[in-house]
Amino acid sequence: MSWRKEERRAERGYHHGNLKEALLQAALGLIAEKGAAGFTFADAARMAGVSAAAPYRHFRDRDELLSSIAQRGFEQFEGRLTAAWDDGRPDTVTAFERVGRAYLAFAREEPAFYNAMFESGLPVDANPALQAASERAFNIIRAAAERLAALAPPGAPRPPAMMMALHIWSMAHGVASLFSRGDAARRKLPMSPDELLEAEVLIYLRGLGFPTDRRPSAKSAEPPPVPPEASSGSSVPPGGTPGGPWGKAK
Amino acid sequence: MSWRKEERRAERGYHHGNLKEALLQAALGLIAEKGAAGFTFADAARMAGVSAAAPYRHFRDRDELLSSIAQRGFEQFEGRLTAAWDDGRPDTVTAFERVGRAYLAFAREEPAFYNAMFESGLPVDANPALQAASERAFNIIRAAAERLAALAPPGAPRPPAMMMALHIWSMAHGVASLFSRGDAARRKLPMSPDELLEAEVLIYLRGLGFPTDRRPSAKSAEPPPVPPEASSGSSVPPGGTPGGPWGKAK
DNA sequence: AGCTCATGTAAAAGCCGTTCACATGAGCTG
DNA sequence: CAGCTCATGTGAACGGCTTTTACATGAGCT
Repeated sequence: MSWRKEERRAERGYHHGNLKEALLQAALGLIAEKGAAGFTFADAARMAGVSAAAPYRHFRDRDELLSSIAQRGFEQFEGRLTAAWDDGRPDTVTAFERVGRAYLAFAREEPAFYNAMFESGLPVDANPALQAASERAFNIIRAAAERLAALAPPGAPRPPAMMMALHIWSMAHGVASLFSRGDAARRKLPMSPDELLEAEVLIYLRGLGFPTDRRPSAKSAEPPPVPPEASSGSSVPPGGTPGGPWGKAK
Repeated sequence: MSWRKEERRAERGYHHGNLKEALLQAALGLIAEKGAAGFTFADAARMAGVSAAAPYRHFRDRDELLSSIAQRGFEQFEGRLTAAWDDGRPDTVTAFERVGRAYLAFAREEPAFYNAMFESGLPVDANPALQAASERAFNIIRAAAERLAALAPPGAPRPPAMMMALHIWSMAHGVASLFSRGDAARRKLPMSPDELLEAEVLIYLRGLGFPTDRRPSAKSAEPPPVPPEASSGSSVPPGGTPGGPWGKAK
């Protein structure tokens, strides 16, 4: 039966027993280290303890391995965004910002996935499954934006949810890509990438007319997760929390 | 003299005569076609009509060629941004948006440069010259943000210019990277990347309290018209966008 | 005319991706 | 249990790429 197989193969043997998974894990590690461009099919095989030809029993070629990783990445990504959105609880704005932070957290904590997904140069739309997975992930942001758009203050024109979603996505990706990873992360920033993105989103939402100051009196039951100084009593002039969304900037 | 050399070498001869430049041009074409990852040192040599070893007389290795291209790219980029900024004429907001469009135009029109600069995985901060060139380009955005920040409406807290610059950069890079190039450009968008970025920046600026509204009617968080700028005097430039920043969204 | 050095070439080593013929052995069948 | 079969792994080989090394060429100077 299969569990006995696992035991034996885990040690050694002609047949690996779980090569496909081992290769994916090895590749994930290598990509995290050296980037998708630097990752080598042969290296992954070596790491799994098999010959260089063995991987071809499980992947048509190097690109298919990369695509598999991207696919998994989009699925995990979707899961993380879904959890962060939490169907808009406790309030739409808070949940929305949580999604932004989840985006960055994913890019930071799963650099290999993020790399394969967005920076490997994979032809995403050439692979229907991959494209679908990508779309499912984006749809979380889209759905969140739709809920947010529905809250547009009376009198103000309601922004198209799709546009909002694209804007948020571009901000998150821009921050992740420029400041949150790799060498670029070493740029001297006046604030952390997380704070940078949070401020950016807050300012953007304010530009759309949304109330973004989350005081207890507002609809949020949640204390501001990041700024410690924001807990002080505040007389908020129309247009900002004390110090604004950039309270921490130097 | 040298012009005779040019003439002769352009035809044929043991010595190429201008190999370094020819290699750079060849690489530029190859990168535009197949991306920085797909670009091959040997291919560039072949395209220049020399042996595979010849490029090593002009570049330490493949990475140095890539760095050279990135370096040039940053210089051209800086030039374009500088021209677009035009020292803030005719007014700061208009010029600021022009910089955003110039950013996208560069990414679109010079995909090879953009690729080498931002998507090749080059260790930018390992190369001082490259890092300096990158910083000079960013400083254009920074300077523009500084001018803009100085216009902060009275009453509203003045946003840190550095933060604004980073925000704008992340938006521009996000849009360029996700929607403006390669396969991702084929995503069905409700508007062009240029319009997307323009709306994004406008909404952002409005969130900071800047008067970005170019139509006479209502808006959400806009304070009274801002004092005229020092030289131009026009805070509401012509070329209005009816329907708000997303007037063109479908 | 002759020297010299930058610039080119050919050849070779080492790595990678990929293919192919062949080996192994896990699980089924009788 | 004997034997079959097919998924899975191996080794060898091909071509391509990067990089190094010894050698060739000829442009410009003296």
